Amino acid sequence: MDTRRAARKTPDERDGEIRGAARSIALEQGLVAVTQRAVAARIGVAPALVTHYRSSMEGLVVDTFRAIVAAELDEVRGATQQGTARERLRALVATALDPSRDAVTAVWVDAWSLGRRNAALAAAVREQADAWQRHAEELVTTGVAAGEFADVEPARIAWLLLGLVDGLNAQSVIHDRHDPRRAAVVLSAVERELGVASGA
Amino acid sequence: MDTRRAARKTPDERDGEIRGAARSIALEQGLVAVTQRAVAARIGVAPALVTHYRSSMEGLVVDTFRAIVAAELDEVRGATQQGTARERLRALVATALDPSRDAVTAVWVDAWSLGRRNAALAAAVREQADAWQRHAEELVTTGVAAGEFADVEPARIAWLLLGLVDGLNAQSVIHDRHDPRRAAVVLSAVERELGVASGA
DNA sequence: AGTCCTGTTGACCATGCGATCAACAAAGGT
DNA sequence: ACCTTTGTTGATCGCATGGTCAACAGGACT
Repeated sequence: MDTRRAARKTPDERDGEIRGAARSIALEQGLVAVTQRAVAARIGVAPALVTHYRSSMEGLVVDTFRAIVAAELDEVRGATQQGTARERLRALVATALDPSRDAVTAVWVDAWSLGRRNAALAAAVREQADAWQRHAEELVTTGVAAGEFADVEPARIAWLLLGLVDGLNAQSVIHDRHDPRRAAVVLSAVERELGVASGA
Repeated sequence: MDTRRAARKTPDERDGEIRGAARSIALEQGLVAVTQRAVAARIGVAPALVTHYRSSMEGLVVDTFRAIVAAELDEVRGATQQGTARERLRALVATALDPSRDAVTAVWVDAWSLGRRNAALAAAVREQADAWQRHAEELVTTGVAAGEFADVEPARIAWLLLGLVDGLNAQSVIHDRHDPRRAAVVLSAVERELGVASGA
């Protein structure tokens, strides 16, 4: 137990620390573990200070979810910005199903569960899910425009793709088994819908 | 507040009441709401009595999850026991995605989340997921044997099917939107994999 | 009617949560 | 060197969780 008084920092700095601590706690132990005391302990500060910066813990949880998930989507955007539409699709699936992303999946699952008791979180979940949906739709749309994919309804394919990714990821969090064939299953199904022959 | 003392009942009867209360609470407010006090209040009994019958609350939560989900699978089994393999497949998808099943989906989602902190629950989740997997596999296997489906790997298709159902259901719990096209998306993808022309 | 078994309860305890607020103290400006 | 600002804290509250245990009392049996 460190009884020393914490050094004074600027509000921006402290706020950043709090967000960072919340983020790493969420990734390590789930969104449920993002608690006033846990965050305070991690940055060596009195619990009351967390309340002082974030008037409501619910809000911090929402922000943390949003930060983690938005960062993930940004990563995916980065991984899918070049190549043919089909290559980009494969990159998206590979990134989304990457086992190193388990922590993020767990955050999604917690958010689905917590969202039923935290309206703001539920809204954030919808918002982020929609952002994913838009990204996937765009990818399909450009592929169709480029003639790489059959003339399908992009929204429909995005739905299929994300539903499948979410479902398989959720299962793998519990099963702790990451069969590499998962990606193949997703790709095969999606590519078939897109009228693309499934290859190696 | 009813201050009357609860009537004496036989252990079996009381145990049944407790299980039943836990079950309806889980369906109405989620697995997270299955708490000593909530269960006791619902059957008009002192909280201590719940502990007296179920030494650990974790155990009651696990049993409740298992009961709800197993009942669901039984229902699905009932709905898919006659007709051609393709009809049975369609019945499975229709039942699994039925909006009236939202409560059960919420229970699944809570279990995924809670399972990370409750090892016994995680085991039950795996066990029930495997039971679903087996059922879906059998359905595909018989379809393949009957020549209705292409010669595919049943496990793979079951994987696709259940992943998709889980993912779409989880999303609909948050979005509270039940687009009837969901079933069409699932069927289209699965039937394509099975080499069956997708029809009305 | 009395006895005894056992289902049931109230009174607790320890722990964890979010939140409040007066009081402290570290830095920077004068 | 003093003062003022403000980042920080301790103490505490209210509430909820699971769990324990001695004591109560309903009801069947004698």
